[in-house]
This record gives sequence, structure tokens and C-alpha cells, in this order.
Amino acid sequence: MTTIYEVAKKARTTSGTVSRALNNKGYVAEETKRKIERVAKRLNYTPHFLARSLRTKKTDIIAVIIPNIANPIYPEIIRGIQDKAHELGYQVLISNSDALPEREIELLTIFSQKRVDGIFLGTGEGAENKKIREKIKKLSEAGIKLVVGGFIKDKLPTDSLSIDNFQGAYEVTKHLLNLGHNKIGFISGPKNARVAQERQKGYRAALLNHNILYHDGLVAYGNFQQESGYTLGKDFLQREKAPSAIFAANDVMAIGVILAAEELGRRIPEEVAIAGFDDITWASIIRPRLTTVSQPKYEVGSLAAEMLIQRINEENNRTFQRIILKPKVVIRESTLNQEKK
Amino acid sequence: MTTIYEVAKKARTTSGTVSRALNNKGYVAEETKRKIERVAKRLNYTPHFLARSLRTKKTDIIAVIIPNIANPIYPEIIRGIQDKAHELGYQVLISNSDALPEREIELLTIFSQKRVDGIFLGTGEGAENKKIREKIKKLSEAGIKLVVGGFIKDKLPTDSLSIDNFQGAYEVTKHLLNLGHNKIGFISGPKNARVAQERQKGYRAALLNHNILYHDGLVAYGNFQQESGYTLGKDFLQREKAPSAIFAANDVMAIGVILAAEELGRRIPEEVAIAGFDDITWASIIRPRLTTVSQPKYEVGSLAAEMLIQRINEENNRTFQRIILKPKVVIRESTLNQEKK
DNA sequence: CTGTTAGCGCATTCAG
DNA sequence: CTGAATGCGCTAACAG
Repeated sequence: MTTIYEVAKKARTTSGTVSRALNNKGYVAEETKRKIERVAKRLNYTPHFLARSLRTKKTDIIAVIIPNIANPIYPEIIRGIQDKAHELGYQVLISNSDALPEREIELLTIFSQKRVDGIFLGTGEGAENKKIREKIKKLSEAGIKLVVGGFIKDKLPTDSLSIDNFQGAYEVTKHLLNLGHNKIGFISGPKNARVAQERQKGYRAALLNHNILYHDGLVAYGNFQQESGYTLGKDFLQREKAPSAIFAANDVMAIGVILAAEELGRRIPEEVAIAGFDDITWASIIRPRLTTVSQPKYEVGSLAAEMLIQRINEENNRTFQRIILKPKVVIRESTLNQEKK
Repeated sequence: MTTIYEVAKKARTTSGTVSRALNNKGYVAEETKRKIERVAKRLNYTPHFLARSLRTKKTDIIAVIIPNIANPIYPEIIRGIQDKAHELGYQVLISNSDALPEREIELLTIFSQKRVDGIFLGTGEGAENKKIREKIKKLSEAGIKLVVGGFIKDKLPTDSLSIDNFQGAYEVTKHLLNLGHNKIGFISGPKNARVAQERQKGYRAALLNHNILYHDGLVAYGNFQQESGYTLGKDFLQREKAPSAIFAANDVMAIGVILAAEELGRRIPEEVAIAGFDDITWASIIRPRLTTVSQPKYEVGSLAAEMLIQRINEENNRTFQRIILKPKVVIRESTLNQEKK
């Protein structure tokens, strides 16, 4: 590796001047600057990232912690983060927590050891977990730049963003109710997953609003995987008094329900209407196309990266942003069968 | 931030000893060691990653360059890479090249500036591009640890792995021929994409093997996106003498073809058989389920990470591995409609 | 077994 | 405008 000293030597000057010249900082005569640039190029000089970082205390790297990159809602979010980050000169480190609080904490610890400039925590159950809240507080106090995505409970000392899960669920449920369904099954996520809880609350509130009794027997708890949607959906459909509509807390499970309905020979939406949440790519490819709640994934990612990097670039701002994005219900054939052209 | 010096001071010793104690290196008395550990814990000491890296010349980070994380074949590969990397103590930096050679080169340059210990290049057209080949050679000579995935043309001075694209395509095509199709449309990828070229060769070889004339008119060039599969598939199907089978160079385009067929009211596979390549998750969810060529994505990622990290941990080994994995044809309803239970 | 010393490569003082 | 000196925090080599 060629160092700044070698460049300085060949250019008959010193490291300080080379540094200033190459970084366009401070004064340096046009002529010496040109000379230095020529020599640097000839020697194929490239600054040593680590050394520079050690000095400047900036790595130009942000870390992203998400439950699982293989979960179809994340790639697009990640792409949004990456594009914005690259645009602003940052690289992106990505790790999976599998939504395990211990793992999230472990990763937060690793990344806060001065290897990255900031961290985006796309939390699983996340902020709902006490240990994680404490960890976040601690990091924030230690000056670690952090943005939390997903569900945010308290006024944590971080910037955060999430979509309005309650509202989204409320609205799809209302859509189903308006179609005349009064027995709607809900397939939730893991009991401790805050996102699922919120969606469940939205579902419940909509029922209430329509004067329909909330009934525990119509709520099943899955794990956000297709298999669980399939199993629980099948169970719902095989009951003596099966619900006429099923709303799953995410699209992946909703697709499982569609497969179950198909297997049982139930027509969708005539015999059973099905709705999901997320609007993953495949929601509009599967047949029937899936009614769901759409969140602008790419934009969420992009916005998250922007918030984080902005936070990185300012000192001691103790007012935190809390952005809650409005979701949008997308009505498709799985609840309403009518061609619109 | 608390440094090693503060720990040393409180423990009434010096930085060297603290370093040895905390890293379990060299000799250090049990007692002093315990003391140091206690103090370190009390002060909440955590080593400064950059400083350590500058000294040891290791970052414990690997970089991954892929065309696009939002392309459904990548998340699983990435997950394989991440899991293996984490297991071995590495973090993973991920960037998208959008299969643009200039972008690949740019990213290779950035990452080789001592910010990562090694690079996995999951190339788009990649090794087929002269500039990239040169770049790879240069980096290899400079001692940068590199593993290239995807299609590999020459005996480049790097480890590499890819699946046998030719073989996979050959076999699905043979499958179609054996079903009696003798007019098989092929939807390729971009003309400069080596992967697509190889798959096309496999298609062609299978035809030849069955004494069927290869016909340019039966080959269309897409861009690996669903939309192009849809458009080109529709075009094939609306011809006066439409092919009775269509083989697309990847699943995403094949799904586009399925949608086109559906829209035109053609029954699959009775009126048109459809096959893809990759076996993405959705290939088995879409109806009809898609016949395709399966590659063990998670394992590919895991293996790639393993190769790279092994390479990182050895000095000056100038013999390079070239692994070519065997793909497997998965027959589903889109070509062969029969229930098997 | 432990303390001292040096230096990784750079950016930033501070004199001049 | 430029050179010299300093130190970011750590580990490794060496002397004791």
C-alpha cells in the first residue's frame, strides 16, 4: 500500500500538505496541489480508510438491523436505505436479528463499538421489549446515532418512524365489514410482536365501530410465515361456522390462507374473502390478487436513511422526530370480485 | 469513550497487560487478569474497533456486491452469506451494482481501500466484461481477497463459484422436448448477460440433441424483469404459429409469461407449457406451480462466505478454487399436469 | 509474567 | 502558504 508519506516524498513536500491538497482543505498553492495530485495518481495512491476514520472519527458506514432479509417486505426497504445512503456517501452493513430481542441487543452492542456512524434498528417486537428500550436509552445517552423503525411505544430518545398499523388494520377491517361480512377471522402474529398487536387493535376497533362483538375464538396467532397462515386459515375454514372473511396480519400469511382456501375448494371472495397487510410484490401476482394494506417500502427505507444520516451530521440535538406514515388500503379480487378497466 | 489506558490506570497496570488480558494472548497472571476484567466491566470498557483494526490490519467485515437485493433470488443467498459470516465473526456490507459494470468496478475500488477484509462479487454480466476482468486481476495481484459468483469465463486469479447454467437449461429443455414439444420459445436475458447466454446455449444444445432446428425467431431478449416476460410471452402466444412451450431464462420472467397466458385465456400446460429458472420461493406458490431449475441459494451464499473467509485466513495461496454446482430440474404443474400424492 | 515503546496512516494543530 | 509535531486507541515486540 502506498501511503501519504510516499506521496509527500515524491512530491517533495510533507504529509500535511498532501492531506490538505487531496482533501481540498486549508490553503495550498495551485502549483503544489497539481503536483501532488499528479504524484498521487502516478503512485496509485488511495487513502487508508481505517487510518482516516481513526483520526476523523467517522466511518461513513451505517448499520441496519432487521429481523430477516429473506422476509419479502425487507429487500425493498433495504434498497431504499442503500440508495439514499450511497447517495450521501455511506456504506450499509446489514444484519438479521430474527426478531430475537437478545440478538437485537447483541447487534446493537457490536455496532455501537465505534464501527459505524449510526444504526437503523428495524425492530421485531422491539421497542415493546423492556431490555431493548433500556439499551436504546443507554446508546442514545452515549451519543450513538440511532433511528428506530417499526412499532414505537414510548417517547424513546431516538428518531423513529413507522406506519400506522392500527389505522391500516382498522381500514381493511372496515372494508370487509362494509362488504357485509360480520364474521371475520383474524390471523395475528406472535403474541409479543407489537406490530401484530397494533393490527389486532385496529381490527378490534373496527368491529366495535360496527357494533360487532369481538370474539376471541376468531383470533388465531401465527408467526408471520406462510405455513402458519395456511394452517390457521385451514382451521378457520373447516369450522362448522366458518368466518366469511379472513384478515391476516401480513401478506405472507394471507397467501397461506389463499392456498388453504384453494385446497379446500372454497371460492374467493364468494365463499371467503381474504385480506393481508404489507402489499408485498406477490400480493398482486397471486390469483386472486390480494387485498391488502400498502406501505411505501422503498420510501420508508430512503426516509429512514435520510433521518439517520441527518442525525449523524448534527451534534446534540435532543429533540427527536417521530414519523408515522399513513398506510393505504389496496382493494383487489380477494375481497371484491369485479373487473375494473 | 473509555480507553484501554483508563482501564490500565484503574487496575494499576499498563495498556499492554490489559490488552493481553482482555484478548487472552500471551502471559498474564490469573489475579491481574481478574482484576483487569473487573475494572473493564466497571468502566464499561469496550475496545475501539477502528484502532484495533488499524493495528491488526483486519476489519472483520466482508463486502458483498450483487446486482439488486430486491431481485428475489438474492435475499436467500445473502442470508446464507450473512449466517456463515456471522458464525465466523464477520459483518457483511452489501451494495447493489444494478449489474452495471462501471458500478461494479466503482464498488470494488471503494471496498478495496482497506475497509473490508474480503469481497464477494456476485456479478451481473460480470466476468464477461473486459474491464471487470482486468479489475479483478489487479485486485488479486494487490492481495485483495476476492470470491466471484455467477458466471465465470476465464481462469481468473480468484476463487469462484457458480451453478452450471448450461446444464440446467439443457435439462429443462430436454424435459419439454420429452413431453413432445418441438416448438419451444426461449425468453433470454439481456444480450450481454453471460448467465442468459449460457442458459441459451443449454437450450440450443438440447434442441440439437433432439434433432430440432434452432430458430432465431423463437428466441426473444428480455431483461429478467417480470414485465418483459409478460410482454415477450404475450408476443409469442399471439403469433399465428405460437410455440407450445416457453422457457424463460429466469422465474420472474416465467411468471410474467404465466400472467400473459392467463390473460389470453390459454390453459397451462395444455395449450402452453411454461418453465423458468432459479426456483424462487414464488415459483411454487403461483398457480400453476412453475417448473424450473433449482439452485440451492442459501447454501450457495453460505459456501461463498466460507470460501472467502478461508481465503482471507491464508496467505499467498495462488491456487484458486472453481466450484460449479449442479442445478436440479423441478417439475411442476406448469409443464406437467398430474396430481401426485 | 509485566512495563515500555513504537507505530499502524492519517488529519490537524501550531509555528513559521 | 508549508513543515513539523502530535495523537486517534490499540497491539506487538522487546527488555526486563
